[in-house]
Amino acid sequence: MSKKQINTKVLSGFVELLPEQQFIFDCIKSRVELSYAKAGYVAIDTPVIEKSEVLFAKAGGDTEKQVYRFTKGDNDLSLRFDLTVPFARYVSEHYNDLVFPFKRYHIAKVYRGERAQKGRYREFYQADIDIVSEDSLSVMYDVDIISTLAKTIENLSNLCSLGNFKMKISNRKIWDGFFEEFSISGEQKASIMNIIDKKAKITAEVFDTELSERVKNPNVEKLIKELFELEFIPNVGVSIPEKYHSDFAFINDNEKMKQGIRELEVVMKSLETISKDRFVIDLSIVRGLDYYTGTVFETFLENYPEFGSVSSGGRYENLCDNYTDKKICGVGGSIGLSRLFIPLIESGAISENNISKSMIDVLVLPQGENCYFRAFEIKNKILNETIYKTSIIYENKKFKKLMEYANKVGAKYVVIIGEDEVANNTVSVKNMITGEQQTVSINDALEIIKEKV
RNA sequence: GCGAGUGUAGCUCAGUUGGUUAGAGCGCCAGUUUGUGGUACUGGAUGCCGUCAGUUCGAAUCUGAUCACUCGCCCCA
Repeated sequence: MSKKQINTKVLSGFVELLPEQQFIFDCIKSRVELSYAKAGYVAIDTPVIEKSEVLFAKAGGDTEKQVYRFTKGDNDLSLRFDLTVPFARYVSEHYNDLVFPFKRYHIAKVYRGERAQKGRYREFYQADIDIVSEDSLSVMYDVDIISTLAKTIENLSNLCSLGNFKMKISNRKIWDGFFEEFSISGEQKASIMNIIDKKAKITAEVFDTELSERVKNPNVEKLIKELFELEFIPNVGVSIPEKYHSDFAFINDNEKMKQGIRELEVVMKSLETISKDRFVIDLSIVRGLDYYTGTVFETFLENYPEFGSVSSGGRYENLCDNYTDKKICGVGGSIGLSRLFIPLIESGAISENNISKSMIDVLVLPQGENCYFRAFEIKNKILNETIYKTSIIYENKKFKKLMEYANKVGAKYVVIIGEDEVANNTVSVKNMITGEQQTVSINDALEIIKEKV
């Protein structure tokens, strides 16, 4: 008789929220949107599906394994795995219609077919900002990106008590110049960068053994470790401890390293005017292997180190090369909305109280079918003449049930339309928080609602 | 791609060395005189014990396979 029912559980790595949780997430999302827009970024959207050749134009081998890829007819298609690559295509496509420097934000879902785990999803939201321009882009735009993200996270932090956070900043040119100096490139360079990127996560012993295995040159190995000890002082530049002076004599002749150090200086000097301790230099931040060419940064919450980086990005120079002859360079970053907030919302760390708005402000309750028509009119009047979220239910149930419903959806006011109210041309307004109730004319009811919601 | 763990009510889980009608809390439904919610009290429903096979007189419990989920690793533009 009863047929086998299909399992309704959501796919691994995908997320569904209940209405209360979704409401919180949406509040956070629009807060981010507002913050980006306020900083002068404009919204765009791009398709979730792109031609595979577009997405893979710049990608390395490992990237492809993570992408949801399929064919439809003769088309080789893929789901976007980030928002930056589609943005590069977008800029190339609409080059003539855009005004440069172009600052855009994009908050949307992206897809990665990797094994799901804590805080890592297969479908998740990224909240991106990028600035692109033709030919060149002042390093001050790197500052614009980092400071806008910092400001946005700060806003969220106040809203949800995320606590303090630090942004770790570095510049790829320093490492690129360093490796050029010692003719280290290709796979070996990637392998060394990989272990540098992991430095913060592993013990010093593991780092040392891994590093020497990959570098295979005691002198270079020594210099890499020493490089982490250099200090960068705004207005002064790199400060090399006395004992290392002879080791780093080559820096003065290495244009790329010098440039990276200079850029890092400018970035830090600017950010210092915002906060003395929020922004720190950390040369172990290198990020992806081929993508970034200058400033790179990652963000960590002090109260939630297990989340990993919740916001990151950097400078890229050649992202549009495969789509256009124009020389377009850019800098961008994103906040991992899903990684950051889904665990907090699901664990109840962020509740509706923090957000302090309710999903329904006014609920109209007609008692029985005879009252439906009148209630419909009243509901429309409230809807049209106030800014409040107003709803109505048509249920032939005991009044007690209607009240229970109102309670469950968190209505702040209930407007009762029963036989008496219809007969007397009145409504009964009940404040669900205080329990106070009065039977008045519709206009008085509107006044009561406006005063207190 | 690799490794480990877990699948029992809507949810979170308990379930003894294999033993007869399968348990709790929360939630849900109904009531505590039918036009009043949250709190309290009373009562009730709910399960192919993930699926398939095997061992056994007998399996939620043991074995195998399979699927799903979770957590790590790899990787993370």
